[in-house]
Amino acid sequence: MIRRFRGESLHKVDAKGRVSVPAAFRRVLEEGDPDFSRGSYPNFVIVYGGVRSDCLEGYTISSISKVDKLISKLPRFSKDREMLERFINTQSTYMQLDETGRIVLSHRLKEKVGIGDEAIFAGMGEKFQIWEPKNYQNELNALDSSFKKLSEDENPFLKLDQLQD
Amino acid sequence: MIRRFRGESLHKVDAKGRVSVPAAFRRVLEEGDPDFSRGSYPNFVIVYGGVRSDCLEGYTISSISKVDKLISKLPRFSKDREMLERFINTQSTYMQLDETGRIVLSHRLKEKVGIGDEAIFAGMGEKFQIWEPKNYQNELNALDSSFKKLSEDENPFLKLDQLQD
DNA sequence: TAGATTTCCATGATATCCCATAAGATAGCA
DNA sequence: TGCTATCTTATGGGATATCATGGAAATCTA
Repeated sequence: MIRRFRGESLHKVDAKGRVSVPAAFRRVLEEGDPDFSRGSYPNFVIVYGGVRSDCLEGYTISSISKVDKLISKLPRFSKDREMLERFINTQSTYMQLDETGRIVLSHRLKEKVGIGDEAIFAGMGEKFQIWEPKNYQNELNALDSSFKKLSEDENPFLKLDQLQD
Repeated sequence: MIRRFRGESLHKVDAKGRVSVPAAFRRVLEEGDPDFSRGSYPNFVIVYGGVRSDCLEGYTISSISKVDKLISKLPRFSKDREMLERFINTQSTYMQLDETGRIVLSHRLKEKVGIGDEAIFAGMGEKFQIWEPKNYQNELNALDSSFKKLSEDENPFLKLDQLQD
């Protein structure tokens, strides 16, 4: 089984910016880091730019490579490619879990998404997100209400079955 | 034969949140976990968000993977994909049966659907549901009365055979 | 050398593992 | 057909490991 990021949880951010990454996510990060071996600590990537400017997004090494590969397919020097490279390569950073399964969020990163002394981790399959709790709640509410407004044939759950190959 | 989740049963939830999963369901979970082998204990997924917010829904690994695969076909960063990931990945969690065929429902999960010291398991074919007993009874009653109100050509039993492909 | 960052240790809470038992269910057999 | 032995289930309790988190010491770095 290929493990995916699943679930959501709330964690304290201490004065130094340290946060525990949910234990379940660590397993996914380990599996997703080709250089990981027992006894070491997995590397991964946090993207803070681009589409989602209200949260941070964490990718395993192997899932960010997939994205990188897609970007490489765009014509060199194209506007699109430039933009994606800016958002996904420039505005991102490598991270490493420490011995106790924590990472440290720099002042800059916390500020970027409004994180204070708490953060919510949300699994999103191939990636996960880190949110300031209030913003996260707003996101959920917004999603909920926009879901309720959808007509039957816009419902993504129902569209799923039509994709069936 | 492909086993499906069938039947309903009531189980105690102890102080630690432990509940026995009905023995019949365990067989289905085992068959539905590609990594399962005799001597190990099957993994599966519980979804608590989205459409059904009044009960928990259990999926085998292989049936949730089907869903995951469909979601992965949607464009990364699209609104639809975001919504589905939020409801199906974020608001879900991996589970593993223990040696005695139990799982533990965290405080958060129990609270989400109002479960106290008893829970009802209900088979639903490809998935099963976990309910607080009173809520379950209400659900049954509501279903019953809305069924009675249907006209002949709305009756799903009669529509069934028309779908035949 | 002051402030920031990283490493190392400490602790309470939670989750997991291991063992135990009683009630059913099933099988075997006379 | 009735009786006993065996297995499976549902459930409980205690021991142990893991997790989330905080603080102190060591190391950078500007």
